[in-house]
Amino acid sequence: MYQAHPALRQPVTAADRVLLEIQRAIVEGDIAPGSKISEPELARRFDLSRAPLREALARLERCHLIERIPNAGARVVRLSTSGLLALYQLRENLEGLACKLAAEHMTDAEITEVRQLLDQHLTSQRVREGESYYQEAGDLDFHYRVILGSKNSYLINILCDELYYLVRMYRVQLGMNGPRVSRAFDEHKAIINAIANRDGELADLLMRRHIAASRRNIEQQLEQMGT
Amino acid sequence: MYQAHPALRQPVTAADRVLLEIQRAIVEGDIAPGSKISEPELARRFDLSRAPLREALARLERCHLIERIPNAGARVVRLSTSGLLALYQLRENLEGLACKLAAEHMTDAEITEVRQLLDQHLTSQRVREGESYYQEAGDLDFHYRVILGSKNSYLINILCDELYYLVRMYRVQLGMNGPRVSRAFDEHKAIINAIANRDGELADLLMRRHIAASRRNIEQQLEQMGT
DNA sequence: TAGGCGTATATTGTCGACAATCTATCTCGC
DNA sequence: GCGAGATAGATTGTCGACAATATACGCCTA
Repeated sequence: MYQAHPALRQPVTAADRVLLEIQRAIVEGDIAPGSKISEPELARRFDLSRAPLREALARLERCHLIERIPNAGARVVRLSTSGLLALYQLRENLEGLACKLAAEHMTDAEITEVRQLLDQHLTSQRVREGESYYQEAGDLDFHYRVILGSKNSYLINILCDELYYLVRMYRVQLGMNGPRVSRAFDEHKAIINAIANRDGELADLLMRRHIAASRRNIEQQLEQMGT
Repeated sequence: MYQAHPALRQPVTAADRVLLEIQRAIVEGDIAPGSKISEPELARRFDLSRAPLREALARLERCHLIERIPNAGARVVRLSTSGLLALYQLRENLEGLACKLAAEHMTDAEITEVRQLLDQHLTSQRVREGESYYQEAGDLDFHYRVILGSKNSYLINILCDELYYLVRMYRVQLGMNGPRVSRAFDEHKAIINAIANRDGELADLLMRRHIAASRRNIEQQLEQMGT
């Protein structure tokens, strides 16, 4: 029987559910960056025992949303310029690779779906003009789809399970809105076109540039906030 | 205070220790690929409760040595050609990137250390001629050092914590010995030279080729075994 | 008054038992 | 005889309590 990829498997256990809740809370800033994680407190707050909670914390550490020190507890990760640089350095390479592989392995049907997704984005973007294009989450996200299209399970695991939420945290907490919104959309269009043309080299290049531009954008916002 | 990277942090908790033991057992084949993991059995075998054992299993899943299905248990990963291809596709990119970054960020002292390490390998290799060059593990490993030299914590985490053991499992269980041994050594030399010359682009290229060659080598062995 | 030390408190790590879920076997019906 | 359903067994997920460790406070000394 086919086993769905962990990233898109729906939660079945209590640990799964509380993981999703805490993940959302951290990504959206409900639990402040740098704040200490108290196991007893969270256990009370979500009304379960510490066993499934610790399971969830282990997975949160895996996706870099918290940092644990043995016998000393866990803290929510802090956002920093150096962290962002390191993260985006990786993304440029990995998502570039994902594009290259997607150009080889995505089916025509999957490509069509992504195009429909982009059209959908365009609509909702025009309707709510000021709203951030980046807010779309989960498998509505363009990047998400392309990554899955690479069909490389290790790559998918790293990007969708381990780095994805931290990327979203940077996006959300630094409020990704502004002039880049419409340009990012055009870049997405160009990337899926390259994939549709089975031009992996170009898709790779375009994605790297796209992410580099996105990085510079967030970087600016960080500098403005920092000073 | 300085916090050592998780990868080289020494085990302090019971879960840490049993993790290392099971990791070794799986990598070296003492626990057969594809075999079912029984929590009660392992708990008895290592003389501890299921709580720290499950913690260890969570981390084993993280480094792709076991696969878990909720409410249904865990199995040791199986080695396959497709899995190897996917894994090495990633490694080519990631370790290439690591080389590029290492050329930028490694200190002269660190480069000297790696060179001494290679000389050491040469000695022990010539002494025990038939023995596999690849058997060296942990921070004795050339790749390990270069990756740490990239100074990118996310990259280090992925390569040293999450993919490293699976790579070793392929190496060990397919018995990496043969004519490639001495050639791999020369390739390592060329890579550290490029890094010493601060030629990131060349180091990247050489590492990609090195891993591609290594992949083809293992691939051949897999085919021979499979047929 | 500042700094180091020892105790008190709180938190994390570990344990054994119970509940929920899945797997395998047996029985029954077609 | 073969397949579907029910039941028994085993395994995983969860719970509450205990032990080991780290943090915080107060005290003593220089």
